[in-house]
Amino acid sequence: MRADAVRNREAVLAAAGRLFDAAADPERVSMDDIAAAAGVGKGTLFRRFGDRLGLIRALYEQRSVELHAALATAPGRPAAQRALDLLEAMLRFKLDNRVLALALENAGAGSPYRNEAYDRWHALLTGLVAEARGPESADYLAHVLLAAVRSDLVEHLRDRSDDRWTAGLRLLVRSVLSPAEGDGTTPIGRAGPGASAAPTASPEPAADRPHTR
Amino acid sequence: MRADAVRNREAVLAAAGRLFDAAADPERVSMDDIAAAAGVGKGTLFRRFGDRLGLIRALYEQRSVELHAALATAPGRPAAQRALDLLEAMLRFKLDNRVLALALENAGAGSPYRNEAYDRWHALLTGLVAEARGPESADYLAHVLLAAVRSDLVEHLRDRSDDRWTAGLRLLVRSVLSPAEGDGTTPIGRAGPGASAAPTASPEPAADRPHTR
DNA sequence: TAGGATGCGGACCGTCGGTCCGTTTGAACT
DNA sequence: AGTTCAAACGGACCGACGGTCCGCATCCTA
Repeated sequence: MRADAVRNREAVLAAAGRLFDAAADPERVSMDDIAAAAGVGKGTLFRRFGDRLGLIRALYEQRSVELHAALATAPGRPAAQRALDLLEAMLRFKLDNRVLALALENAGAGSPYRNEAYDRWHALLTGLVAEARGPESADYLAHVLLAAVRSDLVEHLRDRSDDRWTAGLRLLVRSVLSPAEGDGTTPIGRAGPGASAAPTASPEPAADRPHTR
Repeated sequence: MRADAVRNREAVLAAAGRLFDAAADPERVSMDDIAAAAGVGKGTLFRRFGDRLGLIRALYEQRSVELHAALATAPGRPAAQRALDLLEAMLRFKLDNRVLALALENAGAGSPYRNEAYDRWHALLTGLVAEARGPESADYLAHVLLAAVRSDLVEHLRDRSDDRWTAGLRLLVRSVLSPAEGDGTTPIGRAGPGASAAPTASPEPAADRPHTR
């Protein structure tokens, strides 16, 4: 890569980072804005990053180095603890990089799920869920745990105190990552043994009639 | 409202419905498309519905009548069961109205949460969560449950069998809506003393301290 | 230092959501 | 029926955006 190309790449990433940090809404940061702020032609942006999503992804990768550290703290700890660490790290990242994270989740052709990074986190979490509570529906539960720290939800609950966030996350992870009880066909109402507040079962499944598709 | 206005309103909703049902991606249905398909000027669209979001909302309201039925099935059943019913109804709705649901969740100024309908569901679910497991973090857990059936997640897992969906949802609701155990301060890894499966209960109210805002 | 490849910039394009305004139409009143 | 006017209509128009194109400048190699 030519020297000026490297220089410009840096300039663009820096400018984009600044603009996203300052913006209230990712959609208010246009490619023209970024080009102008970087002191670079628009063509250069697209030549280097392909399209808007490419630029956002590059910026995300650059900033998420710290996030990957959470992955490294692996060894002997219980799966549930590791899952909680991971989710808390993601939460913190999304609080610190609000607009960028929002941009990434919205920019992908409509879906946050068409994203290599997501797949990595999801695979990791799926493993932890399976380890903690068994393989049944582990992948779906992993999706749900990740959805619990989706950018726009974080944004929606932004003014919450850290304590409240941590408490909610902790409760969630503890609930979901407790080993499965029962056989999956028991009506939901009954919780574990000794649950006093649990409503006594009043069957009526009515749940799974095959719905139209 | 004038007669022609009524007629046109219907025509627009019908056309929009058809177009969204046929489209693969909500963004591929433009306001011009809808106006043309309805045999109506563009100005009419905007005069009647304000903006794109308004039109989508109107269409959503029209189609979600059935959904509200799920709300009516209230009385004596356990909270967890009612929550599951609600989530399954939402899932079914989003499978049947894929593109429209996606449109609604994306169209809101960036956020699916800036939406009156969402608030209603969330309030209802929060109540159920509190009833089933206590008030602690109930509102956050309700958000998470709703996130478990978000349109784009549903879209991502679209090819799943109905059985798998139901199983996952059931497991999730059962986990999250079991009465709270533990005291919320114990590190997750350690379940109760010697508890390998179900942690022993140990209340701890301490639920809703006034959080910072 | 000459040549070719790489990169650059910004005018340009198609599309989209939304606005404007001259024209038409429905209906209330005589 | 005729008069009147608020309401509604429609489509040309606008500004903004993401993305493309291509003549020109810049860097690297021999």
